[in-house]
Amino acid sequence: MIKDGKEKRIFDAALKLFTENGIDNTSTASISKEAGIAAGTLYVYFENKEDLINKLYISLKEESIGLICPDTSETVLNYEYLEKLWMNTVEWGINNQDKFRFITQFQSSPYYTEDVKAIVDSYKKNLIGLIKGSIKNKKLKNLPPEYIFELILTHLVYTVGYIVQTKTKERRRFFETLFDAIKI
Amino acid sequence: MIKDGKEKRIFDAALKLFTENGIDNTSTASISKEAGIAAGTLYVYFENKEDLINKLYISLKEESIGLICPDTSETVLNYEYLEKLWMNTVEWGINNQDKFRFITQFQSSPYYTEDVKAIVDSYKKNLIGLIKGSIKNKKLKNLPPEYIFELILTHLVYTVGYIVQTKTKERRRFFETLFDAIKI
Amino acid sequence: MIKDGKEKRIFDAALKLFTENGIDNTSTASISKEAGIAAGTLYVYFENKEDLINKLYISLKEESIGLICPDTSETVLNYEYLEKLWMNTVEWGINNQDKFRFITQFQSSPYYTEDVKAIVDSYKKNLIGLIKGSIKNKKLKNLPPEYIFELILTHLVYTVGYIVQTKTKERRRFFETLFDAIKI
Amino acid sequence: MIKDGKEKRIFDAALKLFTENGIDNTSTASISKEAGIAAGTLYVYFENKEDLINKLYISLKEESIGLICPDTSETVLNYEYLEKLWMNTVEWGINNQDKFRFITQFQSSPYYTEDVKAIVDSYKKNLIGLIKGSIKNKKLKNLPPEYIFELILTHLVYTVGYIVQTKTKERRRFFETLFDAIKI
DNA sequence: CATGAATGAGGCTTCATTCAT
DNA sequence: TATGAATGAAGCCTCATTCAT
Repeated sequence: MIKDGKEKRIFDAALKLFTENGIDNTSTASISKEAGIAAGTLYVYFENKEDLINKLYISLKEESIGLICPDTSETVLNYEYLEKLWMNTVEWGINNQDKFRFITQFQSSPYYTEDVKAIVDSYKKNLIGLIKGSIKNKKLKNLPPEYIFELILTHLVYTVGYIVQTKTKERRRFFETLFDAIKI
Repeated sequence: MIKDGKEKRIFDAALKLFTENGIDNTSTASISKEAGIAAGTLYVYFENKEDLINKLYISLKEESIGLICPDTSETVLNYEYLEKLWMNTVEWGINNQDKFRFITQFQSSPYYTEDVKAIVDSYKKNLIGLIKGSIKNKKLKNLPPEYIFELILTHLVYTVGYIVQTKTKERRRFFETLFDAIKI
Repeated sequence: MIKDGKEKRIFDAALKLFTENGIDNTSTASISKEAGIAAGTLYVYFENKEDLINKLYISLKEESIGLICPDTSETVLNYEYLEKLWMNTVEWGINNQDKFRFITQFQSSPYYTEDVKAIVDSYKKNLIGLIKGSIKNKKLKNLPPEYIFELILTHLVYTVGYIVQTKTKERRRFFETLFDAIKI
Repeated sequence: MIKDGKEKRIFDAALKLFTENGIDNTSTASISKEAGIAAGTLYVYFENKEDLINKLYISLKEESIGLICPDTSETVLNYEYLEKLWMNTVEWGINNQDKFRFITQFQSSPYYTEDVKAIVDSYKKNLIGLIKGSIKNKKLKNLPPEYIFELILTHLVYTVGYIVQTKTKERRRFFETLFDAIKI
């Protein structure tokens, strides 16, 4: 879905201000101003503020989850493959801190409704499938696949936050805490 | 710090409404109403809305972190001891979901300032000390103690969320994912 | 229902501006200003603009319809009695033109919903009862009582408008057109 | 004045939406949409919203008043002739309820300015002339001709409303209330 | 301490109108 | 003629906070 110039500018402005000041402390007027458009123009592209928030979340979630939940021909989540996915996502997270922070903020806000969850749920399928395969093959612990899935995501988010904060170069040993947690 | 009746009722009302509707979608008027007091009375007990939010967070963080970061004479975080702390905290979280959810919401909001972090940081000392000891004793991986500390907390929050959502009776095997992640 | 000073001032201001500029061309801000209160104070007394509009209409309708639909021990609507009611109402209308005009405006606006009609309908009972009695007694034409009722009201509104516009002193002969229309 | 296709579609759309939602709750954008044209195209045919409203009113008033105020060689308004005009107008009103309702709405709105009144006044001449003649001939009461004229119109509007609402088949006896009101 | 009416700044959104295409 | 994205003024309403009682 290629964004027209103005829609993208609104997304960029919203993301910047949401992470700086919080979603609810960001006025639509300030978003418009930051995007360099008139107040009313925002409503040409989005139904209302909530629509903008939701669409921004969905678009970022799409972007981020595409890295950790790829279309793949692999059937098993071994150390090397998961590490590759994980590293890609961590690097992306480090280079897109505000996107990461917005996702976190959104998910613990009242905007995170069942409707939005349902839309985003579909993105998970690939990785969940891999996890199921790996459990069958005795590569991963026999835990609910959704538990493992969310554990991976949570661990990712947390680790990115830690790396950003401490500016550490460490990667592999952080990944190992994840893999040790779930491997058999 | 024993709370007088009215201050407690304000806390309870705020917690309920904050988790239901989000902090910024909760008016001080609605908190007062839920607490059964007049609008102005809230300002007898708290300087302003932010003061209420902060004090609520600190009080809940105190309560929750006391479970996982106890005063103790132990020096090492072995399987049994960490499991005990973890289980206590998980049970508390399950029985105090809204407190857990508010803490999460607060920590990804703009109210989570350096000032608040500094106050809460002091609570961590006990557990950080134990972690350091365990690393020296080769019981835990040689990772930054703060990384391990936050990993424990994050894993806890996430696991409580999962248990609440799925109503599963499982506990030990979730704990094992944590211990396997950090043990040598 | 005795009005507190501020509620009355809001009613007065709204009535004045509604008849001057139309309901939808009157901002709540201008009403507040005219009433000498702050913008937000209006919402202490009324839920929203529509609530104010409806309550104003109902209160005026109560006032006006009380004149033409009195509590009475009469059982028949003869010339003298109807003339007395009619004259009272006409004089009131002449002295309260804006109230009359607002009622007309309201009734041909989208604010005139079934809910509002239902509330106001109850006021009609007395006069409808008299009309029914008069039809039985062969004093009035055998038409649907509601038709006669609305004919009386419509004729009143129209006549008041005419008198106000032309400043004529004529009364009785206008009344006779009404009575001739409905008498046997 | 034969309307080009698009102007007519705008009139139809406006009439529909004005009667459904009220003039001021109808946006020009919604009119354009309903008419199947672009937002800007409306301004090719009308100077602005008020111009559209006024022209719509004038065109409908022309249409309706033509029925009750015909070009005629008659000189007196006797029972049969007035009944014929009245019946025609009532049937038209029943078949064009929204036109009737719009006219009413317009006339109690701030759009009903002296300018518009002046334009429409000219249409009245024929009927006013007939009324004057009938007064001279002692067929109608010696009242101001304008009073009788407006009484006829008001009675018409009201009766059409009543018929539409109650779906009654009655006609003649309603007409008689009008004729009895004004005849000598 | 407690009250709750009053405030007014500020937020979200609508919409008549324009203009470059 | 016809288009429809863009504008920005203006409207409705909320709400944290104050203060006289």
